[in-house]
Amino acid sequence: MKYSKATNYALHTMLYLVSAAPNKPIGVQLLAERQGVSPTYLSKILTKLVKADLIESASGANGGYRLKRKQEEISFLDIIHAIEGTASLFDCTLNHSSKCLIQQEMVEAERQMEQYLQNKKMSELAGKMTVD
Amino acid sequence: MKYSKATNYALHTMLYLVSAAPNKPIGVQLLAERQGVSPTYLSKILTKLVKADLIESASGANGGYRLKRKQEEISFLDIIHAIEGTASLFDCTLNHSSKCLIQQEMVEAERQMEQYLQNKKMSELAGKMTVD
DNA sequence: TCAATCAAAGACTTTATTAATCTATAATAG
DNA sequence: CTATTATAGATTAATAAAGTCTTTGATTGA
Repeated sequence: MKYSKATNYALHTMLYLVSAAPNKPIGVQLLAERQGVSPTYLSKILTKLVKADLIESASGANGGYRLKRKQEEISFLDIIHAIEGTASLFDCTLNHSSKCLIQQEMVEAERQMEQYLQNKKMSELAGKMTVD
Repeated sequence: MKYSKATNYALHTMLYLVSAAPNKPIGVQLLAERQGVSPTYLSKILTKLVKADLIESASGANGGYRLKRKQEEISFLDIIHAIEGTASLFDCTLNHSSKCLIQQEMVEAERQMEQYLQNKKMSELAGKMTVD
């Protein structure tokens, strides 16, 4: 079990947008270059962030992406959910008689992790930033 | 990102072994049947649990698997690590100048989940069990 | 209006991982 | 010695992740 690379790209892009000037949009070209990934691929990832209402996009010359919410209103979990989806990490596919005890514990464990990620906002990292 | 089915089979098998008589080994045949999975496949999974010292195996007639440790000394995390490995869920593959802040937070979040799973012992579930 | 610029979308390919099977080998009880 | 049971390795099949290519649509500015 691993987080996808797409999640890594999304998190880094968001962190970059947070640290950038908030008014001028930044093109995928530049964002992709910084991370060593192809623009078309990153573009697909960013579209998910747009649909999740974390960033907004502008077409045409001088277009690009910029934050849609305030730094302190964007959590790690928001970004991760936008990319990975919100389904539970664990599904018991067996058909038991009763509700699966194992499933219940696994879900609760996951909740612990998500709680941490939800409390971790972009604003918190922005301060600690150096170059990237 | 999903836990593998193998992890589900491993957890259920362990829970069954916990609830079974501790002295007579149980064959993979029976264990596999209960979960609707092929014996050879389950066997591979159980071999990992053997190598992790959670259960022990006996070949030959009347052989099979049984717990190697006490219920209260086997955690969810032990089982999960045996199957999924112990590598971090998140790897930042970008080559930054500095240590990756994102990585640090992701690792900490994971630690929250693992802490819960480590404290959750087989003995705790054994009491709540009904049929499976 | 036209050309340049940029995002969105869909089809497609490649690669990696997970899930599962098959077959052969080794150990052990009776 | 034979039936039973675990272990190991090779192999295949299925699914998911990663990435490319090409077309379409929106927007700006000359």
